[in-house]
Amino acid sequence: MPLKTTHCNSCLFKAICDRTLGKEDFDDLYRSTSFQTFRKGEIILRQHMKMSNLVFLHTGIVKFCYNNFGKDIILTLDKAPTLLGLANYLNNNMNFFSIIAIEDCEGCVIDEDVFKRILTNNPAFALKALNSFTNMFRQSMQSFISLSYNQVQGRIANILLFLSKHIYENPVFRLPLTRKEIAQFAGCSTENVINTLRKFNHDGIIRLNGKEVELTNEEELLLICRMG
Amino acid sequence: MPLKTTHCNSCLFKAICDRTLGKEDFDDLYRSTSFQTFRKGEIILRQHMKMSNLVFLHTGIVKFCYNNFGKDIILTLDKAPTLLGLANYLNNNMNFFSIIAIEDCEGCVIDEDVFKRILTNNPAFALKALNSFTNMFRQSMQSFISLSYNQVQGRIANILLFLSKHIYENPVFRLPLTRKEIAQFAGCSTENVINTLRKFNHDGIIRLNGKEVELTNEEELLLICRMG
DNA sequence: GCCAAAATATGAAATATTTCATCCTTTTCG
DNA sequence: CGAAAAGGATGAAATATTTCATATTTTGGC
Repeated sequence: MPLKTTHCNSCLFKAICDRTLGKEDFDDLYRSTSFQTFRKGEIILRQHMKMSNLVFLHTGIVKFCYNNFGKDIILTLDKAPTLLGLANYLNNNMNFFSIIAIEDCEGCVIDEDVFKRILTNNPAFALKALNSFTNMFRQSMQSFISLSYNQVQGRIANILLFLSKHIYENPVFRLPLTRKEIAQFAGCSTENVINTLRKFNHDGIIRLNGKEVELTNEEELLLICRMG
Repeated sequence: MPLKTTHCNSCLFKAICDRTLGKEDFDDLYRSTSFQTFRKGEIILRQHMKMSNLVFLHTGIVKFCYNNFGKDIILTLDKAPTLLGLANYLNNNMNFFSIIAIEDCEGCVIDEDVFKRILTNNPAFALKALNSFTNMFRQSMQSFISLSYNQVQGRIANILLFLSKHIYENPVFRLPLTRKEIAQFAGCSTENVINTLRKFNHDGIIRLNGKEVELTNEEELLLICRMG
């Protein structure tokens, strides 16, 4: 499997492991992983499935989705490099949300038993892994707070800033979500997203062309986040 | 400190520790704890404060509050027995929300350094502690989903069912929150809470008298949760 | 028991949001 | 390539929600 070997030399997950895991533990982990690619739209971990894997994502962006009676909600987004599946793992191995690729992704699938063995024997590694979980939790809380606090334009401003700051680290980017997905993220109707984005564009707060966005007035966006 | 000694013999936290901690570790923890009472409304852990304690709550109910520019949001509620402060602890010791007593509470305050030492040296204990964190996370997710999904009456139905199932384990209970606090939990105006509760009462779904509530038609409440 | 403050209640007007019907544009796929 | 599907856009009507003004009731402290 040449891809895996090539990647492993420069793998961030390996770097983390190197600092906290002994050679024996890492070799154990290494033998149990398999390099995989996921197409845009593919489900990496499926809600309500008993799972036996974690995935260390090397490249790409994913969405955390919760499905309730046929309707989808986006909890948050995450990008590589990141460890996927820890929250589900801690929830008695039952996935409470799905993780879905929103662009083509590459990652290493890690066997759950091996992961558990290392986690149990290696507190330093466990704390490291937990940090990743805490970050996801904090980010989800931010969305939660925005939902409970703001009206729709505040939530959409929040999402734009989130994409700019946390995902692309650039005021100019291409929206990785459709208007419908933004609506699932903001907890509102698709039409409301379309109108609000066009309003922002009209007011000169953003420059919008299809999926291409530029945040031209971040202060104003921040203000909208705070005020409503 | 006679209270502490009395309690310690029957303490659930001790029971958990006994199964996962050696005597030496537990004695360490024991010496560092102090038994405290918290009045209704008292802040047990304060948002944005650097914290150096966790609290094992013996009796009482608390709210998890996030304050944003003077406005409060309730993330979830929890009741004794439970370990408070783990999420904050994992967030680089910075409290990202406050934990406030909504009725008189008793708990043991645990020194953070001692806790950390044990957590690091004892993976089985760490996993146990994590479970508590995961439950809090899952509950917060439920609120999040309800917010993003439902309209106000769905969210209030959700809160009523949450109180009945998870806090009181009884269809009859006394509301521990004011209408204003329910509004902070449901992400809506106080008036909307009042009107919605009265509507539920009028429709015979609940029986309401001041703060006394009886859920007389849980199926209908569940339906409202699902449908919006 | 009394007072002040907080909580609860009520309705009307203003605002926000969804729903629905319709149309245009882009993407996907045989 | 061309048809079908998906995404995006638009405006009007229906609905949900907040805001505000005001009144009543309950609670906590003295």
